[in-house]
Amino acid sequence: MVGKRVRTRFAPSPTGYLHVGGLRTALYNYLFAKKMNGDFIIRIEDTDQSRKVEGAQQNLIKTLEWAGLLPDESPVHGGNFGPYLQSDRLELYAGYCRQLLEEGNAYYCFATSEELEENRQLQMKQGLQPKYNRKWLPEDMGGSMPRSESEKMLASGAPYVIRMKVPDYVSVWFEDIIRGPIEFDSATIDDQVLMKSDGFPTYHFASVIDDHLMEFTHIIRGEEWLPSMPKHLLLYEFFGWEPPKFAHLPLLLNPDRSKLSKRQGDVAVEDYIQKGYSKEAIINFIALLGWNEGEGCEQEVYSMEQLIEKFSLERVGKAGSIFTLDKLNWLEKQYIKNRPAEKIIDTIRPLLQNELSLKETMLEREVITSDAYLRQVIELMRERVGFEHEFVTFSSYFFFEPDAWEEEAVKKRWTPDTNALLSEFLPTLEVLPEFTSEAIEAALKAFVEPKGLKAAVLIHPLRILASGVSFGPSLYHMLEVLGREAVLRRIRKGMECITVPA
RNA sequence: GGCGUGUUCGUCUAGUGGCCCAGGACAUCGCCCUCUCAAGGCGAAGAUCACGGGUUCGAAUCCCGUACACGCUACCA
Repeated sequence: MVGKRVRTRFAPSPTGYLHVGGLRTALYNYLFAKKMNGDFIIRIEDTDQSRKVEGAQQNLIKTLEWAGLLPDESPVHGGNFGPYLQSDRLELYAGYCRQLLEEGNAYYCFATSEELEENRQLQMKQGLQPKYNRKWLPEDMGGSMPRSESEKMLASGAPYVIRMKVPDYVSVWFEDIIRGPIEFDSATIDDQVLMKSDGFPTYHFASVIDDHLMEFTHIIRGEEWLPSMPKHLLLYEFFGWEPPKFAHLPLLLNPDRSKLSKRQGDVAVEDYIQKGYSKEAIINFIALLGWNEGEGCEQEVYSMEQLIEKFSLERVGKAGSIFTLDKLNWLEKQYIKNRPAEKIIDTIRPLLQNELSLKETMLEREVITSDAYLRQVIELMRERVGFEHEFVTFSSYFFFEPDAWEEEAVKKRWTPDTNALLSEFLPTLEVLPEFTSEAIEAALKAFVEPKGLKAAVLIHPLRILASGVSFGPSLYHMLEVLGREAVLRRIRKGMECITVPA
């Protein structure tokens, strides 16, 4: 194993969308491979035809790439170890299955599913472990079925599966990178089906063969696979192959500690993309869910490059972690705070264009969609939004006329004198030589001070009139960005409509 | 039922026999800053390290039990 190029894989089945748990598995595979200067491969496990979903494969790969997990080999990118779609490898599996059959490590089984189910029920009732009763295990392999019977059935064209013959009373042992040594007793292992009656291999069979043929050095997968390790290990032994190293990741959990599932929240990565989370935040967040640098390290924000540099399987935790959004939200803000304005503009502008196609605005379109204008909005708002799309929605007054005035705020900030003060101040704004934040601030203070009033008596009403809401960036900067025309228009309109509380 | 894995503040976690009557981050609360909202600064609260036994001068850390949780127990992956 020393000196071999590291190769890892993410091997989803195309049954739907990418699950956040799947993304984490893929991420850890990717990080480890890149850290070791190795390759990260995507293989599609489509051996269950009934669960196959149209378009799922493309979708999975698209989402992975969105997240920045670019595969070195995959069904769409190709590579030297293909095909990467298991349904294209059926002959391969058949060949290896024949070998097991010939060497006495596998046998035909003609039991019907009703028969098996009945058997299972019976065993459960008796408090036994449900296990195949080896009815079709041939006499020469230690069973009770004459070879001739089996051959007769085969010749008759009866449907069958092929099962592996698990040796009795051996113990199977391996060392998990994350969990250390784990031992199983073969007596508790079922004679696993290797080939289904439709001629497709089961996961267990196909993945072992492919993992070997594709020369993976490390199998990093979810903890749910731990119980099937002995079956896999036995297969490696049958073939005389050296098994790769294994790391079984802890599960991602619902708040009630059950395995993360739909129902208790969104689990598809796409759901989070749609909500507006960025790949940087999602990757960062998910990386930290079960892994940390350790040893008094207090870093929370990691770029993909840093993750690659720092990642190690040994530092992955053993216990499952609950998937809660608080920290993700915080991370998203961290990224927005530091993201270059140009990048934000790229994602915002289409959103704004779309809004503009749906709603009227009294502002000039060329102005409010310009880089210069958007950049100003971004700098004023970047510390106040939780998602990039909020630059457009949360502070929509930069693009559209406010359609209402926050009722509570009006009630709180308006006095019987407010409107009078506003109309007295209005001409000052009209004639300001420069409509800049500094000039507006100076003018407002100069207006208010001789009267013995505080700036707040005008600041708050002006904010509400200009934006419709009681919260937002510095008033002076906001007015400057909005521009004199819009500001005056909004003030006049508000004064007409807002009646003074008696 | 059987097999397997796990268990440190609400959450993510640090901790590998003395530095820990347990550290950080998120969330929460308070104060400061302040034109609001954020951001930022400071601070508070929050974990008898699941429980019970050992081992040891000394245990969150090692051992054994128990409990609980989760996973698997398909011709699904």
